[in-house]
Amino acid sequence: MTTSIFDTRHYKYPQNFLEMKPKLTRLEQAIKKLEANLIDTAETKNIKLLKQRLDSGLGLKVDYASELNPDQLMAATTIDGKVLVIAGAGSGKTKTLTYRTSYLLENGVSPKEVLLLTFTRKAANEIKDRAKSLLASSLSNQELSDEELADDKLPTDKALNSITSGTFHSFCNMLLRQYSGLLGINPRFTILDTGDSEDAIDLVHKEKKYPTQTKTQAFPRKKTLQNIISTSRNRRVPIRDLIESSYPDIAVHIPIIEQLAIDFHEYKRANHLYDFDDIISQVVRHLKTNDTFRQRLQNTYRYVMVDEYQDTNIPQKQLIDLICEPDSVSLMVVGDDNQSIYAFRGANYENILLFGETYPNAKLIKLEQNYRSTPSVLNYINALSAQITLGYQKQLYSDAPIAGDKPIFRRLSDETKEASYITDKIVALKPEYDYNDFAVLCRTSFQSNYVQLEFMARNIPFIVVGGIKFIERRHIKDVLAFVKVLYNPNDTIAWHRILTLFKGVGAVTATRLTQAITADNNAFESLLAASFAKKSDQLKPLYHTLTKAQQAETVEAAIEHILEFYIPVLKLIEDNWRERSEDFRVLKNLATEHTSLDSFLENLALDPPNDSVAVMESSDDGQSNDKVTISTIHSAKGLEWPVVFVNSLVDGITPHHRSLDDFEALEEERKLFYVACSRAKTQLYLTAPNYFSSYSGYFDMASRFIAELSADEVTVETVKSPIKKNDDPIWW
DNA sequence: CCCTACTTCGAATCA
DNA sequence: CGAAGTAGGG
Repeated sequence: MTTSIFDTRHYKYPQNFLEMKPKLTRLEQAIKKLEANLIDTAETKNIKLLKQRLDSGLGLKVDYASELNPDQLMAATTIDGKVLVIAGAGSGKTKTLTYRTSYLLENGVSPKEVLLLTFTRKAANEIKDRAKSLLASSLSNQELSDEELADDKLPTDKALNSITSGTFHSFCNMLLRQYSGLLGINPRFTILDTGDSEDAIDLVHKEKKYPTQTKTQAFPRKKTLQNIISTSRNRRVPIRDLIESSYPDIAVHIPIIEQLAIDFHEYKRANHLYDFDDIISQVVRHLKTNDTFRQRLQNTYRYVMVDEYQDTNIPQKQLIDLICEPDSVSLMVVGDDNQSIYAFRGANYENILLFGETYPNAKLIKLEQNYRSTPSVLNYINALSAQITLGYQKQLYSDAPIAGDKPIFRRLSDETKEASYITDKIVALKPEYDYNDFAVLCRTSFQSNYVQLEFMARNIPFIVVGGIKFIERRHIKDVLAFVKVLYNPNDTIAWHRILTLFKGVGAVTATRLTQAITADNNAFESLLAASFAKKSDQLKPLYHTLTKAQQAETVEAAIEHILEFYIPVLKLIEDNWRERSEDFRVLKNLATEHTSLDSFLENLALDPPNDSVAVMESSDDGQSNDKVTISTIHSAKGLEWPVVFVNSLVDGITPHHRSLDDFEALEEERKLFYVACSRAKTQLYLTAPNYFSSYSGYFDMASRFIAELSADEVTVETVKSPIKKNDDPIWW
């Protein structure tokens, strides 16, 4: 029994643990049940099983046995039934999925039967690309010429391209369009991003003129409304319950919000608009009610793989379950319950824990060999992992011969000192490393400010991950609105956006115009109608622009026409229109990659350029690419660096003060810290200022996540006592 | 419909 | 405390 570094009795732990008990018991039972079905590759019968599989696959091109460790091999070669793979941090998860994909194909599975679902398109492409090169390189003994390789003529290339792989959203989007006939829907719909949804909610709210609400409590903002409606759907919690538990102060408005949610939904259906939630939920609805559709999918996708399963929400789980319902459909979900950090956007960590309950015959495989971190770092993150209350048993291990340095915890007098400590370390280590090898991970983006300042002052090149996305910039959204009405003249949200650009046109006129257009069979001509003659100076040019853009040969040309019209408008509304216009170059560049409006719009919605504006610009100007990464912990998931700094380890920031009195929220914070630390390959520095103060309060205790561990795992370089002296009896 | 005074609300982010 | 967004009068 090791003692913790600091006295943890000084921390107030959530009091709602007892209420949680029934839920936790159920989860524990499901975990236990699945643990009983663990395929332990150390057992003799499983060694035999693996050997058998390999012997029967002697003709295979890829040498699976020598490329994979036994657990990875077991995961890659288990092709039937329902399987959960717990893939610890740095355990070669992507590699395993890659090899499994190739193993399936080599075993005669038709690529059309394979469905691979991920959360980002990047992940989907990576697995596909790596499987391609894997199969291609193993074919090299067949003496293929470079040309043949380049021409995509390889049979394996073709095969892999007919695998269905992508994000949940892109898969469902494809289904809605491809099966539109069977489902009785219009395939020509537009996708609303979160901002568009907010606008739409606002619009519906204004149009419906609900009975006047009490003046005592203001009606919530559109952003809050969107959040409530979306959360209600993704967590399948009725609006009433959600508001009563999470937004108690707006409880008076519950009936109106409930009505608004319904009206918003009808509005979207009437105008062929789908928000991100609809794309998945509508497919789930059809799967539940349309037997032909469900059977069609069940017969098509016989081998389903899901990546990052711990991040799935309820509709996503339902989608998977509906497709994989027959025993004959093979399902392998891969994930790490220690890394479920997205509850705030609807992810349901219970999905991965209840897998054994959902599928009573499911098998469990664990990848515990770590290829990323030194034994010392591993030792630390294993200790963190042990603090997580609920989850599958796991112990990461490494073959690395050298233990490496223990993580270091250091407290500094304030945030400036904290930033300069980090900078000093980077300067000291730089001779051995590139800047690319360093990352500073922060709980909130605000926590990176001092670090950025210090880096600037000392000429350390860096990039900040996160921030405003290219696609979210106002002028980009404006231009896209024009493109959207070209594609779907029913896109009332886009119309509204365009029309309110004009002086003297507000919500009212815009709505009237939009109605006139949709009523007139979506003809742009209605812009010229006599009833709007007063605005004709503005509307005529708009009409001509849209008509010209519609006839344009390419997407890029259409955008050119739009810009001709839009840039003068932009000049009137934004002072910095010149800088902003720079972004249009980027937009046009993106457009050249697409031949049709729908593929252009679809791609921007489902696969937006992920970089912040700063990144997109700096990648253009030929600057060196060797930079320190400053990122939020959330954005760092899945990545790794040799040297990682985690800052602001003050109780109230990490864990965040808003999670301190909720058991589940605090557990998620713990997992977040686990994600941060498990990014490190060789050096891990943990830092905290002595205090942090803002509107939200004054915090001066070291993070409980540091305090809970023993000095066996971490070197404490603390200057000041980490804990404020507290002589109160502990039971007070 | 626009502008200003005032209230409100604070984290993280993918599609 | 400060930014962002709302309400309400002009």
